[in-house]
Amino acid sequence: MQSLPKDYNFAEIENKWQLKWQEMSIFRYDWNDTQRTSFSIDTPPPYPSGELHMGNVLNWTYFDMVARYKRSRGFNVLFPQGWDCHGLGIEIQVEKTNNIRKRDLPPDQFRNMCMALVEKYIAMMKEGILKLGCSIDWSTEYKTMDPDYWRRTQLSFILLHKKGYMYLGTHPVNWCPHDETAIADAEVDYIKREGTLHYIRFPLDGTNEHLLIATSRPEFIPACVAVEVNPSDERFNKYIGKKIVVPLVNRTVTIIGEESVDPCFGTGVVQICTYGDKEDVKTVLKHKLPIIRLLTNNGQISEAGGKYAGLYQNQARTAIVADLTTAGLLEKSEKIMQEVGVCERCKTHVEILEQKQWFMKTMELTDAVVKATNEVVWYPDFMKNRLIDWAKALDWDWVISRQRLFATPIPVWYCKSCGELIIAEPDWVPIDPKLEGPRLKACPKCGGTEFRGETDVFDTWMDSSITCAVHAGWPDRADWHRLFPASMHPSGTDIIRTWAYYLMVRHLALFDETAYRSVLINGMVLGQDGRKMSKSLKNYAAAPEALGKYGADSIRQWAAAGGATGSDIPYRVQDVEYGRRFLVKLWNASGFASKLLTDYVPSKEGNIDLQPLDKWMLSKAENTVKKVTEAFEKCQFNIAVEEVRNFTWHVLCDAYLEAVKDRLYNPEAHGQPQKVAAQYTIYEVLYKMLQLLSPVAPHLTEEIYQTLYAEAKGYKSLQLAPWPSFNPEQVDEAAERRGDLIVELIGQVRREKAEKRMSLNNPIKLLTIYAGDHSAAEAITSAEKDIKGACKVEKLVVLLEEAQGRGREVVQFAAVHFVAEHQAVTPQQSRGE
RNA sequence: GGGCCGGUCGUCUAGCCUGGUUAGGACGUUGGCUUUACACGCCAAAGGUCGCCGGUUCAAGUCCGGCUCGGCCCA
Repeated sequence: MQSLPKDYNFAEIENKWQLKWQEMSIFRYDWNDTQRTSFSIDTPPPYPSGELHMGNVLNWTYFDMVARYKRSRGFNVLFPQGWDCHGLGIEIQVEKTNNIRKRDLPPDQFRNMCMALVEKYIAMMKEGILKLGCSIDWSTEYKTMDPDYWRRTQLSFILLHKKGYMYLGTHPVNWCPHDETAIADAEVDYIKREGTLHYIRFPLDGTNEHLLIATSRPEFIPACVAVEVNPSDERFNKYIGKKIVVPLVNRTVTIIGEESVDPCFGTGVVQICTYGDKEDVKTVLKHKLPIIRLLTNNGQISEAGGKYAGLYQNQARTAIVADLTTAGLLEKSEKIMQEVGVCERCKTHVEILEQKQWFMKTMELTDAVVKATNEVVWYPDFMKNRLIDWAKALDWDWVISRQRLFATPIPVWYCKSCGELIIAEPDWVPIDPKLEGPRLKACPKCGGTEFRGETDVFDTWMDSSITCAVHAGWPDRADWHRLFPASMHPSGTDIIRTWAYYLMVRHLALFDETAYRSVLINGMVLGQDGRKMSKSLKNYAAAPEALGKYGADSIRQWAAAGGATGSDIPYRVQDVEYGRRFLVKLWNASGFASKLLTDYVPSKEGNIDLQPLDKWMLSKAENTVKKVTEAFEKCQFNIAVEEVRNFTWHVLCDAYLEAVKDRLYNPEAHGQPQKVAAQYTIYEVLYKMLQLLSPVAPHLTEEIYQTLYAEAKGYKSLQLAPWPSFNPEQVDEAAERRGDLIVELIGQVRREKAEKRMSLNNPIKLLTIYAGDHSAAEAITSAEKDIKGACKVEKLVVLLEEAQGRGREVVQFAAVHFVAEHQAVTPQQSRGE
C-alpha cells in the first residue's frame, strides 16, 4: 500500500481530480445501459448574471451530492447543465454598459451584444461550477439562446396551440411602463411605501349632495367608469343604481353595489377606474363596464385624459389635485402606508393595461397542477404548500408574449390583407418570423401573399419551463421517457412560484404527465450577520474567492451542513474552516493508517482474529452507514455530514486509533494476528467513511482512495464504487456494550493522568479494576492487552468485587472503578526533562 | 388581512413527525497537555428555566390551543 504525503494540498488535489474525472467520462448518462435504473436531475439552467455566488454554490452542492449519491447507489444518473440566457436583465445591462436604448439600433445588433455579454457571464459561472467539482455531464450543455433551443420552445408552443392551450387575446395585463412590456404575475414584486389618500367630492347627479370617495390615485379620475359601495353599508346602499358625476371630466357614471368594498377603508366609497388595480379588472368584467384606456405604453396620459394628455402620471396627479382644490372638491389628503406592485427588474410601478397579447390557458389547469403537486415528493414536505397556494391564488392566464428583443421569437405571422393568423408548422422551427416568412405560397384564407411576422417574443419562462422534457431528450429521442418525468427538480424557496409552477403547468399541458417526481428545495444564503447577502450590506462573500481560499471540499461541507434542507443558511467562515480542519484530520488519519498498513494485505473477515474493540468499531461503523444512508435518502445533508464527521473524528480517530496504536506498534506484545485484526478494521472502516463522505467531499476522498485502496478494490474511481449497503449482521450490540466500557475505561485512566498533570505515557505500575460483576470483568479481561497498551500499564488486575467507594469511577459504568498506581515521577520527569 | 416557516447556551445549528436519558454538535471563551498521525491536535471546564401563557399526560423542547416576536410569500 502506498502512503500519503504529509501535507494536504487541496488546490492541487481538487484540480487534478476535476480534470481526471472529465477524462474518465464517468459522469455521462449512459444511453446504452438499460440495466441500471435512470435518475434524472432537472438542473435549473441558471441565468448568467456574472460570477458564481454563494447561493449558486449552495444549490450546485445539493445537486451534486444527490447526483454522486445516486450514482453510487447504482443509478444511471443524468446531471445536465444548461444556461437560461434570455431576459430583461441582460437587456438592461447591455443598455447600461453601452449607454444606449435598445430601440435605437437594429434588433440583430442589440441581440448580438446581449449574446456576447451572456457568453462572458457563462464563462465566469462555468469556471465556478467546475471549481466546485460538480459531476455534471458536460456533453449535455445547452444555451436557451441557441436556435436549437428555440426550436424546442417554439415546438412546444405550436403543439400547445394545436391542443388549444395558446391564444391571442385582448386582456388586462401587468405592464411595466419603463420597460414597455407585459409581465406576468410572477414578475411583480410588492413593496410597502407611503402614499397619499385623497378625499374627493363626487357630486350626486341632479342634486346638491355629494359622496366623498377616497383614492390614492386621483390621476385615474379621467378613467373612472363607476363608483361602488358595499351593499350592506347602511350609509350608502340607498344610492346604489343612482348616477354620480365624475369631477373634472363631468362624466356621469352609476353607483354600484359590490361586496368586496371594505366599508371601513377610507370613506367606504370607491372609484372604479380602468385600470387602477386588479380589483378594478374583476369589477369591470362583472358589471360589464366600459373601458377607458388612460395610459400609453410608456406611462403617459393618453388622449382619453383630455387636458391632461401627454403628462406623465406624477405630473397628472399634481395637476389633478390642484384642479380639484381650485374647484373646491378636495376635502382632505392624508398619508397612508400602502403596498404597490412594482416590476421585479426595474422597480417601476406596474400598471394594468388592456393589451393584445399571447396567453396560455393556465387557469383551467390549476386543479391538475394541485393534484400533481400533491403527488410529488417534496424535500422538505411543507414546501409544497408554496406551490399549491400560488397556483390557487392565480386569477389570470399566463401572458407569454413580451415586447422585448433578446428572447425566443413567437413563430407566427399575420396575413397583411385579411389578418389571418398563421402558426408555424412543427417542421419549420427554429424560425424567426421577423426575418423569414411563413413557408406557404399564400394565405389559406384569402390567398394573400404578404405577411407580417410577429415582433413579440416569448417570456423567458417559456424557454425554461420545458427543461424536464428537454433534458430527457424530447423531441429528438424516441426513448426520452427513460428520463421523464424528471426524478428530481431542484428549486429554491424564491422560485417555487415560477420555476416549479411553470414546469408543472407546461408539462401537464404538453404531455398530460407530471414534470417531476420530487422537488429538492434549497433556502437562501444569508450573510455572516444573518441578513440577506448583498454587496450593499457589506456582508457579501464572493464564491470564487472562497473556493480559492478554502477549497471546494471545505465549502461543500458548509453548504451541506450549514442548516436543514430548505432552510436559509448563513454563510459563515467558521463553518468552512471547521470543514477544512476536518479534512486535515481525515488526511492525517489516512496518512497514519497508510503508514501502519504498509505490510497489510487486504483479506476477508473470516480469516481475521477480531478483538473486542475491533468488533465494537465495525459494529459502530455499520450503524453509521445506516444513519448516513437514511439521511441521504431523505436529502438531510446536514445530518449525513455531521454523522460522518463525528464518527470519523471522535469514534474512529480519538477512541479506536488511540486504543489500538500499541497493538500496531508492538505486535510482539500482542501477537501478529491481533495486529492484522486492527489493520483489517482500520482498512475497512476508513474505506466506509470515505464512501459516506464522497458525495460531500469528493476530491479528498478520491485522493485517499486512489492512494490506499484503488489497487485492491479495483474501481478506477471511488465515484464508481457501490455505496456501502447496511448489513444488519455486522451489528453486534453485545460487542458495542463491551467496547463502550473498554473505551470509557481507557479514557478515564488517561483523563486521570491528565488531571494529575502527568504525561500520558507515564507508566502505571499497577492498575486495579473493581469490575463489580462478571460480565464487566469478562469484557475488561478480553481487552486486557489493548488497555495495558493504551494506558501504559505494567500490571493489570481485574477484580470481580464491587469497589465500595474505592478508586475512580468509570462514568456511565458506575459499577466499575479503578485504582491506578502511577510511577512516582514529577511532571518534569515524565516529560523527560 | 391571509398563508407558510422559525424563536433551543454569547453566536449559529440538530432534536420536534414517531412525548420518557444528564437537550446533541460547531464556533467562540477559559484551564490543562507535545501523547512514536494530526497544536489545523488532544483532554477538560464554564455557559441553556428549549419565546410567553394555558391544556393533554404518570411524563412536554417534542402533542393541542392561545399569545408574542422575527422572516418569507400572497392579498
